[in-house]
Amino acid sequence: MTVSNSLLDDLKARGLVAQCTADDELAEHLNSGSRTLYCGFDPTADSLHIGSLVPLLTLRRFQQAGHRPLALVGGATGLIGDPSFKAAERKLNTDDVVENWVSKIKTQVSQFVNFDDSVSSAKVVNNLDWIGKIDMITFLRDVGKHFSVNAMIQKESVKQRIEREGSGISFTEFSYMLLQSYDFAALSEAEDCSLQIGGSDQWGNITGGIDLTRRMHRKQVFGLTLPLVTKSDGTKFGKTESGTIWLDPARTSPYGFYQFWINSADADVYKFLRMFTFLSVEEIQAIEERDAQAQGRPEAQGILATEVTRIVHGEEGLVSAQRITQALFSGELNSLTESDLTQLALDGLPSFKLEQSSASLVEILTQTELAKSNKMAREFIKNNAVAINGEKNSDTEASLNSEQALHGKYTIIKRGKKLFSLVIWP
RNA sequence: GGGGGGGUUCCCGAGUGGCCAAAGGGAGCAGACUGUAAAUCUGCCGCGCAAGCUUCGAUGGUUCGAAUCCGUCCCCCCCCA
Repeated sequence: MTVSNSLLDDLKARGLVAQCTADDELAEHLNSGSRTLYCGFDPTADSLHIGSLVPLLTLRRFQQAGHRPLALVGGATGLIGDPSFKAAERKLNTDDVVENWVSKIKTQVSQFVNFDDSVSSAKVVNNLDWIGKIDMITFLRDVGKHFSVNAMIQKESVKQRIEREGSGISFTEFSYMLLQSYDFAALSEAEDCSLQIGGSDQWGNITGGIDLTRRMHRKQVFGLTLPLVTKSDGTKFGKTESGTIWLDPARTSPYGFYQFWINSADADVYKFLRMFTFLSVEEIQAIEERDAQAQGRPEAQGILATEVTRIVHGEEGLVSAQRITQALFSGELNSLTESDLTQLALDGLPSFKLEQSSASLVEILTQTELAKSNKMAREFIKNNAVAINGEKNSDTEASLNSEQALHGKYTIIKRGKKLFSLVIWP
């Protein structure tokens, strides 16, 4: 792999640069050799979610350009909690919980970068390995001394916590910045790391690290932040009515993941293609132009869903997601074989095992959680919003049994335009 | 410590003794239209098939009847010190 001299330009063209330090010098730095960079991921759950995808993919972009990515999992910082732009103090997690999350997130993070023994081979590190060792007096003398509390309380990221009545910030969370700053300084020594990337909310922490590294080790290091992903309609990116979109297939199935992307708004989809896929900006431009010419449904959403699902869930995850999508949205439910249906359940189509061999439609809707009360269930049925194996049914008194089921075993219930549940009869 | 204003159904916000399951807006959901989009229009939006039941910070009263009145308690905001 050769060191690309157009990496920064590409990132900018993709809208992936929110802020960076010493623009020209950073470009020069990246152009003049293979560099080591890092991005931190704190374990706040047993999986990362879609919000961490941009930094993860950006690490990969750097690697593809010939640089060496370090994925830092915050075994230490995860025990403290980053206060940046958080409205309130959070509760501490116990160390065994965090330890468990660390190991899961290490695995997860590893999927996104390559470990190939080359100069740019990735590495996963845990800041507990160095922060855990340092004793308090050393920390206060060697690290703490370089920080001015006067400057720290000026940081935008903690300002509201300091100024607002009723919220406040504990010393613990206030110290977070010192730990993250120390990470950068430590990595600059141990791994010759010279660049930290992160979400734009990390700017304060990153510049803290840059200053500390200069003061402790007289080294110039760089920082770059990625923009917060926004949606044109102003709603929060990465959430749906059914909750957060996780990277772990046990939390969000590849099908659910694929569906998330395919539902992207036209106004966002080309931006998402630039941010979340490795298609070149020229290719994306071409897609946009083609869609603009064509009548009807744009192809961008399908491409986006395909690309991102493949990156996160691999070819197999993609195939299963597409298989379900194809089956459910083509309307050809009756043509599915028994093994197709079995596969759909395994592939992550929401399914529900019934105990009894017949049940009213209302009952089934509530049990499968397609309706949250009997009343709503009847409402949906009356509104003609429910289909059984692809056939609309508006009879609130309808009941189902295993004999009408596909292959005597499965019934696919659809509520609204895109919510499905697979009922499995005993 | 003193004075004032508040806590209403997912959110904002009306309601100050019966007509209140509670105006209006937003969000959400469904239908039509479409492209599993946007915009628009229509309907739903505490639970219950229904009779009815449970809600208006908590709790105890007054009353035939309370979100609305009284007592106590909890929480939030503002001003003065």
